[in-house]
This record gives sequence, C-alpha cells and structure tokens, in this order.
Amino acid sequence: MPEPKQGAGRPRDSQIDHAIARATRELLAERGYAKLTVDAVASRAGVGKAAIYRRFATKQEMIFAATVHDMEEQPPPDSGSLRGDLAAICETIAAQLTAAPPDVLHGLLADIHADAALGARFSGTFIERERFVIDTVLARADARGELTAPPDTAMVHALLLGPIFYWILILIGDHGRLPVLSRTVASMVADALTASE
Amino acid sequence: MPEPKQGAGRPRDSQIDHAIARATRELLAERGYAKLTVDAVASRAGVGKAAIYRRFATKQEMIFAATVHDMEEQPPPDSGSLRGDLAAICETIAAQLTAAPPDVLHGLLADIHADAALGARFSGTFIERERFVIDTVLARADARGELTAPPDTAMVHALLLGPIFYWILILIGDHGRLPVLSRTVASMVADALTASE
Amino acid sequence: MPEPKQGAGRPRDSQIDHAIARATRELLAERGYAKLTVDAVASRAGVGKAAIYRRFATKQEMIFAATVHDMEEQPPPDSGSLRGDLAAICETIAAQLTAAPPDVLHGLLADIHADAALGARFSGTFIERERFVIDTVLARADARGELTAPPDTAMVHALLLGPIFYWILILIGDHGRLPVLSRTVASMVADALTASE
Amino acid sequence: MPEPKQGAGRPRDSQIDHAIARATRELLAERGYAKLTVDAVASRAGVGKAAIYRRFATKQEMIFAATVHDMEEQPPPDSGSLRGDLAAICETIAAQLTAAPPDVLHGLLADIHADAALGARFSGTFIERERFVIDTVLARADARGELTAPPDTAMVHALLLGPIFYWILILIGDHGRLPVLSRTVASMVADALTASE
DNA sequence: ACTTAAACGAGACGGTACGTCCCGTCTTTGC
DNA sequence: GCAAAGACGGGACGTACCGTCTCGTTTAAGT
Repeated sequence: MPEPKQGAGRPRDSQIDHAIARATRELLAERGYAKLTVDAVASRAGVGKAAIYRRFATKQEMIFAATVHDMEEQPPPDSGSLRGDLAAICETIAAQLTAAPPDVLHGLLADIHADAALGARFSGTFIERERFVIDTVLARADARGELTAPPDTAMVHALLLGPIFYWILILIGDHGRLPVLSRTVASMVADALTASE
Repeated sequence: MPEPKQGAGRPRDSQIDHAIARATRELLAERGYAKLTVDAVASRAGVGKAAIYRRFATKQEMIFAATVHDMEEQPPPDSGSLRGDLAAICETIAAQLTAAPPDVLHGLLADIHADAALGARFSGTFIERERFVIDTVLARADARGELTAPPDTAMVHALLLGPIFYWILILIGDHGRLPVLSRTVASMVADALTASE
Repeated sequence: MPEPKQGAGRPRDSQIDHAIARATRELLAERGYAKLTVDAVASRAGVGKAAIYRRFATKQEMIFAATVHDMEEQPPPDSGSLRGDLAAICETIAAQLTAAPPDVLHGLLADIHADAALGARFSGTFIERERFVIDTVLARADARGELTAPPDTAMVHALLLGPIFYWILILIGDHGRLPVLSRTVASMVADALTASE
Repeated sequence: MPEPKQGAGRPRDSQIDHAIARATRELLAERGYAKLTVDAVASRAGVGKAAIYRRFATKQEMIFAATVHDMEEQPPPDSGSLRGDLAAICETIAAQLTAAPPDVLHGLLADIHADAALGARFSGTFIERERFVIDTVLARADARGELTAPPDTAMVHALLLGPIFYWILILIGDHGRLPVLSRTVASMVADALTASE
C-alpha cells in the first residue's frame, strides 16, 4: 500500500499556513482583490514565494483558501417554525458575506468560474453545504406538517439566498437593513411553502 | 456636453466598432474572460490596438460595450396585474443574463467593483434602470389599488431579481427551468405586496 | 525569402540598444559578471525588460553583444618584419583583453562554451578573425622570404596568443609587464618560424 | 588546531564522498557545467543535500573537489635537458586539461574568479604548484649551465602553458595534436632560454 | 547493553533572478 | 491624414536553484 510515508522529510510548518492566510486577508482588506500580488503576500507573511507555491498551484487557490477557510455552515438550531429556521439561515449567510468587501467576493467568484477545478471545489463545498442546510430545515418543516407540497430544494435555495447575495454583491446595499431583508425573504418563502392552498 | 466634435478630420469607421465587438464576443466565448487579451481582440478584428484604445479607455470598457451594449431595459407592457408585470421583468432579465457565459458576467462584475469609475457607471446605468422599471410597475399596481402598503423599491428589487441572478451566476442552474423560477418569484413577491391583511 | 519586412510597425529605437549596452557595461564594471541582473540593466537603462528580451534571447546574448560589440580586429600595418607584425598583434589583443575585468572575460567564456549557438558565433567571429590576421602577417613574411617552412596557422595562433591570455586570465599578472611579454612571445615565435636551419 | 573532534558521534561515510564525486562528474558530462544543480547531484548520488553541504561550503567547491581533486603536480623526472623537462610539464598539464570537457573548465574558472576566496585558493594551490614545478626544472637547467640569463619564472610560466590552455580552452583544438604542440612550445621556450647569445 | 552525538535521506524554508505575458501608450510607415 | 503594425515602460506571474533548516532515523564510539 503506497502510504504517504509521512515521516519523510521536513514537515510543512503550519505557522506558515497561518501567516500566508493572514497576510492575504490583510492585503485584500487594504488594497483590494485586483491589487493583491503574491510577492506582497510573501513579503508581508515573511515567507518565500516558493512556500506559497508549494501549497497552492495558483494565486487564486491561495486567496480561496485564505478567505473561505472556516466557513462551516451548519443547519441552525430548530427554532420551532420553518420561517424562523429560514430567517436564521439568511442571517448566517448575510453575516458571512458581509465579512469581506464586495470586490473580494466578486474577484473570487470570477476566478472560481474561470477555472474548472476551482469551480468544482466551490460547488462541491459551499453550494452543496448550503443545499444540505436548506434540505435539513425543509425536512424539519415536513416533519411538523407545515409543508403543503414537496418543495424543490434548488429553487428554494435560489429564492431564499438570491436576494441576500443580490443586496450585498450587486446593489451594494446598506448592511444595516439586512436583518429586515432576511426576515422578509424568510417570511415570503415560508408563506409560499406553507400556503393553505 | 462633451460631444465628440464629429465635424473635424476623418470620421470613425463604424465597421471597426462592429469588428471589435464581434471579435471580443467570439474570443470571450472561445477562451473565457480571464484569457481575453486586447492584442488578441485587435488581431482577430484585423485592427490596430490604437483603434481600440481610441474608443475605450480600458479593456473592461471594451468588454462592457461588447457584451451589454444593447441592454435597453424598458418597463414591460402593462399585463393588467402586478404578478404579470413582475414575471415579465424577470423573464427579460433572465434572457439577458443567459446571453453570456457566467464567467464573463463574473469577470465583468469583478472588474466593475474593482474600479470606482466603472462601478459608478454600472450603478448609474443598469441598477438605476432596473429600479426605474420596478418603480414603474409598482406605480401601476398602486394605481390599480393592488398594494396594501407603500413598498420599499430597493427591497423589492433584491427579492425579485436576486433569485434569478443566483440561479444563473452562482448555482449555474439549468436555463430550462428559468421560466418556472421567474413565475414563482413573481408570484411570491406579488403575493407579499398584495397580502389580503 | 522570409525577409523581416521592415516597413511594418514601429521600428526599434537604436537609442535603446545603446542604453542597454551602456548599462550592461557599467554594471559589469561596478558589480562584476556574477552579480549582473537583467532587472538591474533594465532599470539602469531606463528601459523595460521586454525591450531587452525583444533584442536578446537570453541574458548571455545581451552581455555578449554589449561587451564585444566593436572588437574589429584588423591586420596591423606592415612593420617590415614578421617579428614586428606579431608584436603588434599581441599588443592589440592585450589591449582588448585588459579593457574588461577578468571575471567578465571568464564569465563570458563560460557562457560561450555552455551554449552551442553562442559558441558557434564566437568561433565564427573572433577566432576566425584572429586566424585571418595571423594568416595575413604570415603571408607577408612568406612574401619577404622570411619563412623557412610553411607554418601551421592554428599552432602559431596558440603559440602567439596563448601566453597573453594566460597572463591576463589565469595568472592575473601585472598589466604593466604585458608589453615585455608581447615582445618576448613575438620574438620567440618569429625566431621559430625563421630559424636559420 | 580546530580538529573535527572525530571521536564523538557517527563518523562520515566515505562511500558518500565517492558517490557525490561520481554523481558530479557524471552530471557534468551529461548536462554540462551550467545545468548542474546540487539537487540533481544529491538525487543521483542517493544522498541528502545536507550531506553535500556538510562537506563543501558551496556548489563550486563540490565541483572543484570532484573534478580536480587529485591533480598532484610534481616536477617531472630529470630528462637530462631543459627542453625535455619542459615538454614533460606540458604533456602533464595537457593530459589534466583534456580530462574534463571545456565547458566545465570555463565554468570553474569563471566561478573561481567571481569569488575572492576561491580565487585565492586556486592561485595558492594550482598556480603556485605550477610555478614551483617550473622553478625546479629551471634550477636544474641552471645547474647544468644551460641558461644564458636568469629567467623570469612568471613569464616562462605564461610562455610555456599559455599555448596549451589556449589550444584546449579557446580554440577547442584537436587533442590529437597536443603532443606536437607540447614539443613545439617546449623547444621554443628552451631555445629562448638557452640562446647562444 | 545503553547512552550519546553526530551523520543520514528527505524535503520545506527565505531569498533571488529568470524569462514570459499583458496592459495602456507611443511612434513609424503605408494606404 | 488616419490606421495597422508593433515597440515601449512597467509590473506581476510562476519556475528554478541556492544554501539553510528541521524532521525522524541510523550508526558508531564511549560508558
């Protein structure tokens, strides 16, 4: 069995992983996505460029890893109603999206959709995860007998999270109004799924 | 008004405008946004680079002009109901968004949000225009007495178009199901705005 | 015939050729061969790196062109005797070799012999030229009736110029003694070629 | 005296010394001086890079050791005449120089003259040694009464060995003709030093 | 036998330079 | 008198090597 023989050679220094991620995030915040250079990240992190390219095949992979590393989406605690669960999901997503400036998110999305490999990883991780979260709360609602018909998860996905993305990424809307938007969209979707007939 | 002073010298050859736009669209389709170079566009169009930069200040402006040049959004004809008007808006937007591959749209959005000037023009053109269209149909509905309360245009904007964008740009969902999505979102938003109590 | 079609496009700026050559020579003198970088040359010349790589395929070609550009070896004026002619050749070569520091000459020779293309050009230019010069003065001597036997040009070449190279490049000997060395080697070789029996 | 305190710890493995030297020579022959990398040597020798740098301070020292390690120049046995002694010296030097390809010798010379420390060691070892050999045979000739005047060792050095170096390193001349060249230069120099008046 | 200390293969590290590519501008020459 | 062809300054990219530095393992010498 071709085990990776982990004992051989000097192991990767995990402090360097953190230094790279940290420098990347700082520089994204300071200069924006378009002006981020690998040399600047290496310099800021006190690291050689080789250490970066040993970990990531391209600049985009580095940014991807540095920005979305710990987005661990979990289904929200059961709030007792579909509306409440959906609102919780919206608020979580909104909070994550507002953590980074919009140019970073757009840059990232552009790179993700420019590179097939990155795109597959993005879908397989984030989209799948969101879908799972939505499926979970829909199953809860079904167990409660709230649903009038078996819903289409993908459509619910778009109906629920689309407005949040649009508000933050396209309209560059006021973040202060996101809670209202979240509640509104959650209510609307919940109403549609539980319509008396 | 800074009119291009068209009387002096040789007038611009409008065939060149078309050649540039055509070459840009072809190369975007063939290689994708990230691999598009101005040299390649000039070469494909049989045109000098100077001819391009005489028309556009940056590569992004060129792509912008070549891809979204004729997005003339007009309020849809009065369908007689808010729900019908909203569905018409959704279908128009969906049709426009599906005209270009998603990597082009993401690339453009990234560049738009990386450059303040471009961003302002984008908002001032497309967002404002969409807002105006939505305002128009909401005013119609108000005139009909359909609305229960004065709606918040920006929120309606996000609620209505967000899911369409999300489906096309993030989920990379099946275009065949867009008509259903359009009708669903239009119904949902119309219901929310015309709720009986 | 694949002629370079010089009419099309902006022509190369010959001032840039000079700026590159000048910067190269200055930096070689200041820092030495091993520490010469293309970026430094470009910076010093006030030129982009692309302008350099448009002219030369590699750093070595650039240095080659910058350092040996105008070494136009001509047969010396007829001094009336073989000994005098040979001494003149030696002095010319010695003057050329002492124009550059020895580390540059060694670096250049190393690069020349590391790259077949450069090596061929070096031989085809300098070695051939030296051989021609020697052939010329030997023909003069033969015309004068000085020679006792038809000499082997290649060997005369080595016997005459070898000591000069060795003194300058290997021994790093005092340049002040080169005139004496030149006269000595010229006498020796002339004596060998004109031996009374 | 900073002796390596050989008692403690694991002793150096002399097989590794040989493996390094062997791999270095093989790779020099296969790829040439310019393309030799320490990693490649380590890999070929089945050795870690640290084992190399434990033995040699730089790549150049490693190559130096691998290529000229056993150049033990001794004064030749007394042949009975200055001419014979000088010819013997030339032949020995020629044999040593032809052992390595010319690009290796040029690379080494370039590195030697690029680094003061290495340069000093080279002079202090090889040049001094050659000078001693020449001094020895000149002293023999003086004892025999062959010399007409006290010779200048440095100049004799250049006159004698310069042509051999030039033939091998610059002209890349036929090795088959080196014996003739050796005898010719030895005769010439001997004649010059023993000229009847 | 057991400890100790250095050498070992492997490979990650900081740093530096390379040669390539593209942008947006500038400059000839030809149509 | 404009436009194609293409050279220009600038600057980032990803690669390659150098000489150094851990890792965990192996090998002798000294206890």
